[in-house]
Amino acid sequence: MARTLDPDSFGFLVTDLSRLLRNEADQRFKDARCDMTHGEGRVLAHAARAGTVRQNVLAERMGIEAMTLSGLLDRLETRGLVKRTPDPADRRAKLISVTEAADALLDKVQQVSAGIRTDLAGEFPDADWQQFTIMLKAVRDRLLTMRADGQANAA
Amino acid sequence: MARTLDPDSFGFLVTDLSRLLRNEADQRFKDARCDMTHGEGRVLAHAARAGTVRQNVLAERMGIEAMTLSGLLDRLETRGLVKRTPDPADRRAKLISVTEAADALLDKVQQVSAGIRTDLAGEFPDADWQQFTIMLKAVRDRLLTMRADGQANAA
DNA sequence: GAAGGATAATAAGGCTAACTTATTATTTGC
DNA sequence: GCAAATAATAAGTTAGCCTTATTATCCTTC
Repeated sequence: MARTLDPDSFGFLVTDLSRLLRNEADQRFKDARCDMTHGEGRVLAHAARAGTVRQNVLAERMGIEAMTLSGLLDRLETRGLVKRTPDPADRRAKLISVTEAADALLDKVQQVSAGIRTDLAGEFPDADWQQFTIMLKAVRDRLLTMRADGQANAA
Repeated sequence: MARTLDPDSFGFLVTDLSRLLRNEADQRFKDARCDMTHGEGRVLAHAARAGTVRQNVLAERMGIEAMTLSGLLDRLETRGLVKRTPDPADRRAKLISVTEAADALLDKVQQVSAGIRTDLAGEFPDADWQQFTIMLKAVRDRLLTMRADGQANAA
């Protein structure tokens, strides 16, 4: 039985959610004249929180490859939102920091995403939503661990 | 006041989760010699469940554009996993059905995704996981509704 | 019963985000 | 002091999504 794959199974749900959310965010960012892609926003958010980090550390923390980050940083740097400075402790390495020019943008992004979150969360009891985000975080962290383990084994 | 964007906020969590899950799935699919991308798998899953559907209905149900679906179906049809037949009731339309050749693949996909689900869910109490997937579904459906409403208003 | 607008599929083309592999400069460990 | 590891990046690929425009066919309304 069940030789049909359930399109409501976990994996599909997550990708569905991600795509729909991305569309919704695209629309609202456009409406808010906020010129920023998801990848860029994610980098900016992580970098802002980190203060000053090496690229490789940032990439690992974000769970993406160094090269992917490098490309995203190129765009942000061109727009003056991020600065690359040589790491005095290691001449191969560069330190990333967010510039003040990014402040306004960060604010806007925050407003838009808070708006979406409110619209979505409003449908549900507070406790449910809170539990939901806790689980999201836990599952993500579990996957990050699996990823790190896999790479360690492969090496 | 919080001029830094939280990388653990809802939107980022979802995209993180999606990307990490995709990576994990890619790896396991490769290991299982299962030649199938996520988009293709998703189409197959939805089509298999639907039985025989018009493309436009399938696209709407999946929450993607008609053109996106058309491209994915091209690949699946070339591999003989899916059939397009003219709809007798409307000569513009085509009916999609999954062929028997897809059975084995569907099985494999199901096994792999069940494996991932087990590995992830194993970390958490049953009730928590169950509640989690319920919320995932609810939030996705909410986004689908928002999307549909938005398109209706735009028209 | 024809005209005009909607709808189904798709061709064409663009973008983002991710990947891999290979290169260069540098550091570190032996 | 040399070999192996590491940091960033250049180059090139892929998937998945989008939009716009085209063609064929329906449907409605007068």
